[in-house]
Amino acid sequence: MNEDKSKTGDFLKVLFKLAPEFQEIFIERYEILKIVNMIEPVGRRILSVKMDISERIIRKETDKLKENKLLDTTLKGMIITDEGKKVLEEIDKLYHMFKGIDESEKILADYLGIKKVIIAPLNLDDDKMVLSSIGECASKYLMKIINDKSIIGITGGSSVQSVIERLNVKSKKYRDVKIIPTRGSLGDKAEYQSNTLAEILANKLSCNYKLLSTPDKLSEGTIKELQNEPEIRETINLINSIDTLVFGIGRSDIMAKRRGLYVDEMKMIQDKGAVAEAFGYYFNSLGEVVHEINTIGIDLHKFKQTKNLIAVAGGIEKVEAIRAITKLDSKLVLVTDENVASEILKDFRRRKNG
Amino acid sequence: MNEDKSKTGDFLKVLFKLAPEFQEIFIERYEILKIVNMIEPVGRRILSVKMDISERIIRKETDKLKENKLLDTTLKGMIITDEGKKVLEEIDKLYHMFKGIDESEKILADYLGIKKVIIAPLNLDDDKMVLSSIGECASKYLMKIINDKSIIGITGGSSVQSVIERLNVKSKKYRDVKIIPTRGSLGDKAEYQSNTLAEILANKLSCNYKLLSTPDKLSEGTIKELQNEPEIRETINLINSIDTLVFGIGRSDIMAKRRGLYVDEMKMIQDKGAVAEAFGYYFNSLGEVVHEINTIGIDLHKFKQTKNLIAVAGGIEKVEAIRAITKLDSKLVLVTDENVASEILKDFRRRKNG
DNA sequence: TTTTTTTGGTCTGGACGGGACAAAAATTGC
DNA sequence: GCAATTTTTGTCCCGTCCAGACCAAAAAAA
Repeated sequence: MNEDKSKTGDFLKVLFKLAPEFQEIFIERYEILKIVNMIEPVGRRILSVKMDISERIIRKETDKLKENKLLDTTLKGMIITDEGKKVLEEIDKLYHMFKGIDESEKILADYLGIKKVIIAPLNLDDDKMVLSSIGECASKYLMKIINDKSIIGITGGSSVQSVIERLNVKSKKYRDVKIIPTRGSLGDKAEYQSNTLAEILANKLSCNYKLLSTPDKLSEGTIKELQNEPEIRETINLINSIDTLVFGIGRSDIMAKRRGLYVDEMKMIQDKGAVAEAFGYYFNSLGEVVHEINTIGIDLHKFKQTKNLIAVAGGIEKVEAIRAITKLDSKLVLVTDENVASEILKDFRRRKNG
Repeated sequence: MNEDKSKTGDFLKVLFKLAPEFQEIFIERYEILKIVNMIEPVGRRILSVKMDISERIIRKETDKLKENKLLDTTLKGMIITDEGKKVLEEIDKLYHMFKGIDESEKILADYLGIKKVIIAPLNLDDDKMVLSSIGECASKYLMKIINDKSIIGITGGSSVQSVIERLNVKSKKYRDVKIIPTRGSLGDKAEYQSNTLAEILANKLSCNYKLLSTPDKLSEGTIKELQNEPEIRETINLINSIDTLVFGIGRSDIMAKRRGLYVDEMKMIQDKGAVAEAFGYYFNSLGEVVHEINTIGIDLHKFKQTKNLIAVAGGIEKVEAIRAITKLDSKLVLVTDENVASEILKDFRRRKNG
């Protein structure tokens, strides 16, 4: 199986040795297909800015793809044809093989000491596209591991939002699944709040969900009071029965700002060496808790008991935070992008060679 | 194993769906590499006539191949680099997969009811190149099946000559092998006579060989007399101990002319429905003997008792003759070219679909 | 209604490919 | 052994094709 794939990857490399010019075009067209598939209908101009390629080239390539019936044009923009989707699926595999993504995933999982690493394809500067690709991969993995009795916890944030958005549910067997938001409201955008995401996800799965109608940040006294409320109790019980958790990873400095911490509190957290934030905790680069937000949600103890832990995070600026989080639990599954992956791989190779 | 290969073939097809323009260039460069590897050193002009492509295009492609260090230029012409050879080996596999040659071989072997079919790559109009490719494949197969005690019989003809010429012997373990020419002199060119070929082959293998110093065509009386000669007796004994036979296939009409038959004898043979000639026999399209040349050599009885039967023949004009010969024995291994193979495959599909 | 997209058209400068030719070296013929 | 011929690589120029820029019409969105 493994040998099979690496073999094909080698064949591609040989093919490109015979014709190196084709390599970039191959990747270019793959990216076009991939992006059109993600945000169709889309026009030349938007594609050109997303890929940072001149519009004329985009035109040339899309014309070729249209000739080959992989793309179609509508009044609203270009869309991918059914055949295009089939080809894209296959090319996805080729792209993985060519870039050696499967091997990188294994090396990284081993190096980071976690269960699995999933590297989402697409190596663009456009963060939205990259995040969307991460979301697609994470959602596919999520659908693979959940069953009809799963209790799924999700946090807020754009990464998790992307997972939910890209989720493609085919069967209707998830009626008994429960979705639990593990954070309250995240301050700013409503579309990224865990409550909103839980609702959307539950709709896609046609299943039940709980809302966690508490603010993101509370005083200790309030928490104790709230914990006695019957409805909140129920939610807390549910949180403790979560078997699958999908969560985002943030840089401590940015997350602290977003949560509206006081300046001195922020400084205190920074002084303690915080680099990462996830599900209400701040961690230093060793993965140790340096600060905890008083709120209703999943706690670290429960986290470590949870069967499936899916961390979703991309963007080169989050590398430090991501590495910190990978130290939390060996059951972790990390879904990230090519850029982050190659950055960590670089580090791996540096250490290996001295 | 099989699934593995067909998978890779499919991947290639998908790749070419994404970029059909590359398909012909891929094949073009493959053919250039292949031909340079066969007849290096070689210049642009000869390549251009062999491939029936304008010299300017050859130049463009070879320049690219030189850039990629797959070809090198010398004063005598272009040669293939070591890396080029490595790449060519891999591309050979790709070409096989892309054209589905392995599957075709199996279908044909099954359809023709013989042990194995080997289809030599290269689909050119240039007969010499095609024959050379056939020779390469046949010689590789030959080296695979013989051991240090093999007794190899060979006939004359350009096909067998090509096998001998392309043979690449690496080890020195063939000292005890014996090479036996199974025909006398074939009339015209000395370089194609089985005696000459036996000598060259024996030199390559650093082994013993026998010469068969009798004319190709004899009267019955002479044969009986010769058979009493001690030296000839020995040769005949050796012929009867052959375990591997490499032989060419001819069209009966052409072979008859070459052997210098009388006009009425020729007409007689034609009237009996002869379409093929091999090792001194003429066969009709059902594979039945219609005429036999009086000579010293392998007889049909011994032929059918021989373990390894390797028929080497290419060229679309020989299809009928080849098909006749395949009916002789189910142990037969046929080495032929893409053109012949696709012609027989066409017939197979016609019968299959009604 | 205005604005923003979309696709498709067109023109231009420049690169690149293709054909003919030239020079050099090796091979062949005498 | 020398000359003629063939084969080689390399040069030059012209035509074609392609990327870039701009524009136009039309439709969706605001």
